[in-house]
Amino acid sequence: MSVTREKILELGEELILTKGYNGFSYQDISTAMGIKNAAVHYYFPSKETLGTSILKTNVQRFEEMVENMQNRNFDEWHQLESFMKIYLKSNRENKICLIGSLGTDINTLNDPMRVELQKMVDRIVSWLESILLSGKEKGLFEFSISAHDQALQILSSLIAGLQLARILNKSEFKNIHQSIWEEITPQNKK
Amino acid sequence: MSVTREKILELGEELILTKGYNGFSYQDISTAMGIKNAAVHYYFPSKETLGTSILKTNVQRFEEMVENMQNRNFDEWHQLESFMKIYLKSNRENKICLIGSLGTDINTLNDPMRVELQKMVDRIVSWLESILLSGKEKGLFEFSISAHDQALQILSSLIAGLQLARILNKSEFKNIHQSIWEEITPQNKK
DNA sequence: GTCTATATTCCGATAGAC
DNA sequence: GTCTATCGGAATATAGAC
Repeated sequence: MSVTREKILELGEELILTKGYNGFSYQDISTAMGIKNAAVHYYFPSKETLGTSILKTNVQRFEEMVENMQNRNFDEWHQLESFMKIYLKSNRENKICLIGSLGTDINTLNDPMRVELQKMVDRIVSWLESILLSGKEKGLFEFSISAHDQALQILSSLIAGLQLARILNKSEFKNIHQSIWEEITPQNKK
Repeated sequence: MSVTREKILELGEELILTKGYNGFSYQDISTAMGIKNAAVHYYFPSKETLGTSILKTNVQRFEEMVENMQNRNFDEWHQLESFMKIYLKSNRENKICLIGSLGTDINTLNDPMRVELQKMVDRIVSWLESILLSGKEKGLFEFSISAHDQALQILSSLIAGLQLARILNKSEFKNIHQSIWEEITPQNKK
């Protein structure tokens, strides 16, 4: 796969996370790369094909991470920690996440992008749910609501945590991150 | 104040919550009102003056709600409930909230809008914090983290809850709403 | 296959009509 | 004071050069 294409995907993702899907243009990408905006159209005919590709790349990256963690026999606690580290990194870079960013613009996206976004969120929620459930059975986590609801709760905190931190103060995110652990860490381990 | 101006403010807010700040144009507003887009510029010279006015209107609405609840001697539980009802209504209307929507676009906003957004979030967080603190002292709420962190936690759940519900399924929001109460309701009241 | 010159549409905004 | 005709520029996208 061409290096130009890779670079466009990378820049496009970064722009979605910093300026929002409707807040950036092909010009932003082409200027950063020293080419004309139409060159971007060669690789991604429409903005929506670019958006869809970015989403698919992210789902793939997520699946690779999950597979990798299973191969290394990460326990549920470390799997959750690894997932949260993605958000800690985004916070350091003053970015929000794809879900929060594209969630705002969802009514302006075409069907393929919307479907891909739904698939991504679905996949993450069900993975979180399964991690929480088996982790709870092992005594690694403790919570009283359903694993599904707890998954939604954690994901919400992470998504909006990044948004709030960017509005208020970058450092607020570590409080949110901390609170998530407080919430699901068993009493005897506190 | 002119009724046209009021209507523009109303439509503008609705568009921010449904299509995002960078996802709507003055054309969207003027078409819905049966006027030319330039007529909107008469009331709000730039899109940013409109955005700033929408934010200020919202802060004012919030202050009025708080004042009203204090006048009626709402206890902390009912105050929090009233606040959450705003989000339940937004969910029914398939909208997200101003914080989540403008949080995505923050890097594309001008200073006045950014400042106003910060002020709004600041105000809501500190109000939530104070409600949680005094409610806890009365035994209406129970939580182990700081009131500030608990406020961030609740606000995050509400903000991203709306976003997730719109992506996945409208009805998921009631689970998130329920989980928030589960988290802070005293044991003896469950 | 890769990219540029160019077209088209739409956006935010101004000058001026009523 | 209220709104319309119109502009300059930016956005997405196509046709065609290398």
